[in-house]
Formats: sequence, C-alpha cells, structure tokens
Amino acid sequence: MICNTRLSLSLGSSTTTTPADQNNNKGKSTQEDDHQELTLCLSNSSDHHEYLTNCNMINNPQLLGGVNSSISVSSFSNTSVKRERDASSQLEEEVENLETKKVVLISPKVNVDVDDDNEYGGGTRKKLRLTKEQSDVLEDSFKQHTTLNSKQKRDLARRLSLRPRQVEVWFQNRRARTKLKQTEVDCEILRKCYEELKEENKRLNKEIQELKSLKMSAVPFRVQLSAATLSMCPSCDRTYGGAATDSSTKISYSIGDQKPHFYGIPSQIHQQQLC
DNA sequence: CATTCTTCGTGATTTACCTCA
DNA sequence: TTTGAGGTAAATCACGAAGAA
Repeated sequence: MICNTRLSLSLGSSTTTTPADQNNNKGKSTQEDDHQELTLCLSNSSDHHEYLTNCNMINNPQLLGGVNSSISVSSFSNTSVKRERDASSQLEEEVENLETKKVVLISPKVNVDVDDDNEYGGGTRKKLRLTKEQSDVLEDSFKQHTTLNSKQKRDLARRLSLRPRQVEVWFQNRRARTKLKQTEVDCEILRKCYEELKEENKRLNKEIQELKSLKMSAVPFRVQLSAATLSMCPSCDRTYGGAATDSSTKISYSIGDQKPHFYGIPSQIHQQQLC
C-alpha cells in the first residue's frame, strides 16, 4: 500500500524551503531536516479510509513497521533515494579513481584530491582548479560533443586524472554557461532589432501624420472645385473631382508636400482619399 | 607596500524533471 | 501503470584569484 496523499509539514523555522534555503543549510544536518518532516498519509483501503499519521523517519525505516510495514519508505523521499544512488556512484567513482592512479598523469600538477570524501570534513571546501592542459582537453572535447555518454565520460576522466563526476560537472557547467552567453547574445540582437523597429515605427508614424495633414489640406480645395469638375463615384455615390489630369490638382498636392516621393502619383492619392 | 573589499570565473551541490527499461 | 535508474537543466553556493580603493 502506497500513500496517495502526502501532506508535509516542516517543523523547521521555515515552512517553505527553496533550493537556496537548502543550500544555505548546507553543512548543517540534512538528515535532521528529513527527521523533522511529519507526513500525513491517506490510505486507499477499500473498506474505509484510514488516516495514518506517522513520522517519516527516512533513516530509521524500522520505526515505520508499527504503523504499516508495507509502506514503501523510499517513496517518501527522493532525496534519500538520490543519496543512495550518489553513494553507489561514488563507490563506482572510487573504483575508477583507483584505476586512474595507474594511468600516466597528463600534468605534473594533478588536481585529483585523494581525500575527496574528507573534503568538507573540516567545514571548508577545497576548490579544484583544473590545469591548462585539462581545461584545453575538456574544451576540445566539448567542441566535438556537448554531452558525454558514460564511456566518453570515463575515458575523459581517466585521461585527465579526474573523477568521472568532475568531468560530468564540468560539462554541465559548460553547457549552462554557454547557454547563458548565447542568451546574452540573443538578447543583444533582440535589443538592436527592437531599436530598429522603434525607429521604423517612429518614421512610419511621422509619415502617417504627414499624409493626414495632406488630406486635411486637400479637402478645402475640393470644396472650391466647380460643380462641373465633380463626378459621381459609382461605388460609394460620392462626388469627386474626376479630372485626375487637372493641372490645378497636381499643384494643390504639391503645396506643403515635404515628401518628394509623393510627386508623380497624385491621382492615386486622390482616388484613395475619395473612396 | 599591506590590507580590505568587490567582482568574476568556476567547481560543486541540490532539486526538479524527463526518458527508458 | 508504476517504479527506479540515469541523465540533464536550472538555480545556487562558495572558493579563490585579480583588481580597486
């Protein structure tokens, strides 16, 4: 029987924990955090719904036995599963590491920390700095393929005297930072594009305003036209000055027209304005 | 100069999510 | 359909070097 509903209450100072919060608590006891999690489970019993309340003792699964021995402990916490997995992969890496030590080192300055597991024992994290050679090899490898399969990872790690995990992390960070840089580049391109479009929009708006003012200045002139020059538009029944070749019309459109490109097509403008 | 502070690059961790067997 | 393993992205931490004040 697996609990379908899970309500978790953090008994810590904060009820919601972000990754950042959790990171801030790094170095403190994450196991303690697990112990503080109170889990309320709703069982799926066909006869009745029974509420089971139990403390999620991740690291003390035997304590769950009294409530319901068939409850899958691992289903409560991905973290614990992950830790187990990490532990096993760590073991694998240690084996790799032992093999690695047989390999000729690429550089006299080796960054493999033999006491890696004790790295944070003293509360300080030692910062690994890759050598130039190691970085170059990783960069070359990244140029060829941005992701690695297990074999490639192992081979590369062996070649560089690093743990496979370190190679994996390097590639993860490299991908993330490459993407970040690309995003910045894209952002810059979009920004320029936006500026150009803004300018274009400004120019077009100005053009619209000029056309509008042109139209307004053309209306009084049309009123002055003699009835003899007016024709009826067949589509909208409006009257208009049909003499598109009228020299006076051409002149009237020339007045105040600051846009040279309007010259030569006054009749088109005239028609559009009327209909 | 020596010290302190800030910034930046980067290795490492955690978590969530996805895919696949 | 569920489950666990394995992988990746994203967010973040933290160390250490370099430069400014």
